[in-house]
Amino acid sequence: MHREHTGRRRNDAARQDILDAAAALIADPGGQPVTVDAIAARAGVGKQTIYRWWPSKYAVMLDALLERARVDVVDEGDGTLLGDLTAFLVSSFAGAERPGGRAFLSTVAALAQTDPAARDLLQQFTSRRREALRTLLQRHGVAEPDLMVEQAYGVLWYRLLVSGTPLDRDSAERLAALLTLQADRRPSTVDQFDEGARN
Amino acid sequence: MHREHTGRRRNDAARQDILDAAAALIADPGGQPVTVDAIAARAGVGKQTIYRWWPSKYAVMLDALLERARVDVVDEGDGTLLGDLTAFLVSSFAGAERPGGRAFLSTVAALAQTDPAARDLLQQFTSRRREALRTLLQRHGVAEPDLMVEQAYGVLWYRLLVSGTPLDRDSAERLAALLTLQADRRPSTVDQFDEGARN
Amino acid sequence: MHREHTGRRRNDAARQDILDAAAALIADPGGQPVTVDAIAARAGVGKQTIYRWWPSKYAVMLDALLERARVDVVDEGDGTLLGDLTAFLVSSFAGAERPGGRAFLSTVAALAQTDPAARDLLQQFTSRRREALRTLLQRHGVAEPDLMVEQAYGVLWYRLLVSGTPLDRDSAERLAALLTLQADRRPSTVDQFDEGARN
Amino acid sequence: MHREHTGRRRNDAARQDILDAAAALIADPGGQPVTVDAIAARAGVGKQTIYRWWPSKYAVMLDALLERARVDVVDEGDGTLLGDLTAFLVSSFAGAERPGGRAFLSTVAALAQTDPAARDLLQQFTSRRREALRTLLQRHGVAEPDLMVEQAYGVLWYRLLVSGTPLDRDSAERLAALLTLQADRRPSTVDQFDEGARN
DNA sequence: CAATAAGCGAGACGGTACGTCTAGTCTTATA
DNA sequence: TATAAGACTAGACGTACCGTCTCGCTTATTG
Repeated sequence: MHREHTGRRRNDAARQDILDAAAALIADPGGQPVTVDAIAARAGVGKQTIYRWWPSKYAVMLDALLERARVDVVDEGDGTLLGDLTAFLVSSFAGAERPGGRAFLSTVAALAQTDPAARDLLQQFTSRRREALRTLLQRHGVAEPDLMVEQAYGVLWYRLLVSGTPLDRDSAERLAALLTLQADRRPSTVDQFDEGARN
Repeated sequence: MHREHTGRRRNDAARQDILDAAAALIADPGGQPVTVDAIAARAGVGKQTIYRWWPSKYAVMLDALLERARVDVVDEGDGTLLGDLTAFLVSSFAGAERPGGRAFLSTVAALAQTDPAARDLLQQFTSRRREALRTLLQRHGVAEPDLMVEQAYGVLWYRLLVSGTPLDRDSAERLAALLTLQADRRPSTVDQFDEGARN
Repeated sequence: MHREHTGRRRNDAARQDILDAAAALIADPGGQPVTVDAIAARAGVGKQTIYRWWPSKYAVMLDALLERARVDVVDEGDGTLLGDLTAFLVSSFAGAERPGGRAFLSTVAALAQTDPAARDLLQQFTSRRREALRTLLQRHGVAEPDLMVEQAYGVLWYRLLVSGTPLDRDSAERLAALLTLQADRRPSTVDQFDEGARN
Repeated sequence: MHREHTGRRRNDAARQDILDAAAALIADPGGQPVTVDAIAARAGVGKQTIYRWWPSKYAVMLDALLERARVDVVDEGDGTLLGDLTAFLVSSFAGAERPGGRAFLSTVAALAQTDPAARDLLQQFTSRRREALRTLLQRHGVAEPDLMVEQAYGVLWYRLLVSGTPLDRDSAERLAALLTLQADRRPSTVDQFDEGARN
């Protein structure tokens, strides 16, 4: 591996190599724990170059994870709530199930439980998709968009972190259908009737 | 701290002291990472006494966490789906928000991402409440009880692990209401057709 | 290599192995600088065991050097000043030229220029022989024993540290002869004349 | 600090600043080890400017030390061996005791134990004075000039590197007297008488 | 007078060693 | 004979320093 020196300017190729190495080791640690020395060695970089730019091993790992999350998924439905929601959830579930995806997301979530910086970064990179979903729901006049977002992503993270159940397409579709049921009731006359019945 | 020697029999007081020490350090690590030496010192115990009974640090931590989770919550509603679900979720949310609760649950979840034993134990102690909710839902003839369980616990864990939002009573009630909406649709003709198809 | 554990007591076998390893690496570094990791590896010891008992790499090296210096040389002459002095210097020179000796002595002297602890230890282990020589000289009624000691050891260290000249037996004998000349003159009239001239 | 650029010619002011900085840091390291970065910073110079002109840190330090040693001491006695020798040793001792002198000499000697280049340079700058002394002794017909040179410089370096004793004027005078005693005996009839007595 | 060449301050870089910390194992001494 | 005490091996962590490299600037020399 050869990399051009950039003199007194930060070497972005080295930065990228470090993040790539970290990502590769997180995705497939090969039995070994992810080590700074291992990252440095795989990136062909001195350890100090890592510590010059990141405050700790976890910061590097998070950055690597973030980098990976930047791949944006565009998902368009058919304009109905059910169609849009289904498209969104299917693509979200699929995104988490890409190769290495579970390892990445569960690692970052585990880090976030301990490291405040990790917590911030986790928030930051979840918020983008969360906002997208919220906007989608609001476009359709859903009454409790926030709680519905939490249910949707709740299922996703629950499977990732707690139950380990696969995030398959069928689940996404069924979840979309259920959430649509919640939403459909609100603006219609039926909903008002229902609410009346509930009180 | 003084503890009676029990000779050649396993000293259960020591066992309890160890779990208490671990629990205390997990609940409030005071900036320091939770260390075996710290647990041993706080429990007034030799390290070997810990390793005699638990295979690893994580096992001790998990045991301490489990101990805490054993406090069972009984929650009875008014017999309607909405009432029972609300009672269940309110008590679940409240349980997670007991002092030290967030720290416990997020710690055990973080451990589970790495340690297979932790994963098993996490499953084991989540499954009890999960089953309770499932039974509740089935008693009310809900169509997709599994997915609804995941939605409910998804919101709980999502707030614990990802967003950090508080698990307040109001959220529990609103969530119960939304989930009830999903379920209420079931007796429609489409639903019945659907159910028929499934059976 | 196998070494018995000694439980909660310091393992003296490990101590010895560490010192031996350090000594071996100092005597023949094989091109590589003497490293704590290398010492630990060669001794079959964790690094922490070194740092538990010595404050720094140099402390270990010095201790290893001291250990080596403890080999006492007994040197008896024929009872005349020349004979005793010759025996003493020949054995001292020979001692410094034992295998690894130059490396040992020059290393410790180099360390002493920087490290206060090294300075103390160097003093300590030179003082024994220095005192022996001083006693020898006083037994023969030499007038300036201290300055003669410094000349004798001066030549030894000068060759070790500055010129690199070998400390051969012939030089020791000639040096003894010269120093004897200094001493012999003392009671003579010429000396008294000389002293008078100096004042 | 401002220094004129000299364009594509070597900047001798920078050279001098580097040597001065090195000398100052050697003379008073202030607890810190002497570092290339520290030298560069104190000299207001980029590190590359140091490495462009010297092959290693030790080369810079030695150059700084040499620079300082270039101050030549002229020492003339009264033409007798005792007088000339006294003058020479007194001035040599005084030279070593100039401010910063001990730090300089002990540093260079320590370096010489490790670095071959340092060894060469140490030889080189000691040889000048050593030769001067040798010439002086030969002029007076001394029999073992080489060994006497070593005795004289041996005492000097021994005090510098090993014992730390001050190199005061009185010691120099007494050493000169002792060495004169050695020398006086050789060419005279008294010496022959003595030698006969010794055998 | 433009083009080129080299020295320079700055500081990032690869590499190596340091000294610290923790996990988990082992033995002694205590009660 | 189970326990506390704590030394032990192993190995990762984050820091320090060396010597190399390039950038962007400045000045002297060349065409």
